[in-house]
Amino acid sequence: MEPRYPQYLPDPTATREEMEALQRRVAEAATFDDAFTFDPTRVGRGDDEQTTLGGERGGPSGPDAPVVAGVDQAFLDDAAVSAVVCLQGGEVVERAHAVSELSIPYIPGLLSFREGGPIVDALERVQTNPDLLVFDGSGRIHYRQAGLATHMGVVFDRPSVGVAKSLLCGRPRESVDGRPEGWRTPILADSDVDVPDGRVIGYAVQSRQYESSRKINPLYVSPGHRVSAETAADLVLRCCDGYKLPEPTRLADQYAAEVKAEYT
DNA sequence: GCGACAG
DNA sequence: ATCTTGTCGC
Repeated sequence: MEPRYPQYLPDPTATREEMEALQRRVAEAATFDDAFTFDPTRVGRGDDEQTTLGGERGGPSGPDAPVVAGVDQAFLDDAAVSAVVCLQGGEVVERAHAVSELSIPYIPGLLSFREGGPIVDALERVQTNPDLLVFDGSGRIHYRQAGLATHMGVVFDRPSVGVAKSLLCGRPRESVDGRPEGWRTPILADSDVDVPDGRVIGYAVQSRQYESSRKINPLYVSPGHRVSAETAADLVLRCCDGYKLPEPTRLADQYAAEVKAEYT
């Protein structure tokens, strides 16, 4: 892959004001509606009954299933290990990684300026052309609607979604505690977000839940680029396979840890 | 000053 | 993110 709009590449040497200004431009360039050509119902392993019963799901003769790339990182002293795992129909078709120097610390709201460059390094080594990019972090659920998933999605002009394990800003429409698997509720913009209060900017998604007692927290899914909040939630659930994290992200996390181990 | 804050 | 074993509950 190659950045299609390098003017949006995150510059770690920029001042805080410049970083925030770029994020506002990224948000303006972003599309929070569905604007892709792949078939969302064919993402993931696709072992759910409605699409398999009729047998219309593309087999050897049908069109290829969409390629979904998961991106995650692991950290060394002064470097980041960025890993990308591409899946097609639940099968790994490619893995790529990069080890990059880190320049700035983690600052809430400016994550893409710390991790964006390293992630671009890894994505540039990917030979496949992913239909969808799944990031570990927020997309539209961000103060300026320009979280990591949105920023990267715009730089590569590729459909993307953000999957965070905790909420950066906004508020769930209702309590998210102890919900059943498959449940979801909208995340509404609050005063911390650059949009009218109450707008849906993402979803809390219960990707996994124990049958009793102990509770698992939901995932916070939001549009990165070219994907709506509703579709982002659908796509992430389709990518889940028995674990809290969707497979693309979970496998990228594993891969990043493997690479890190070799450098330790 | 206080609170809140992805990875 | 990272430092890390056991342990709770089915």
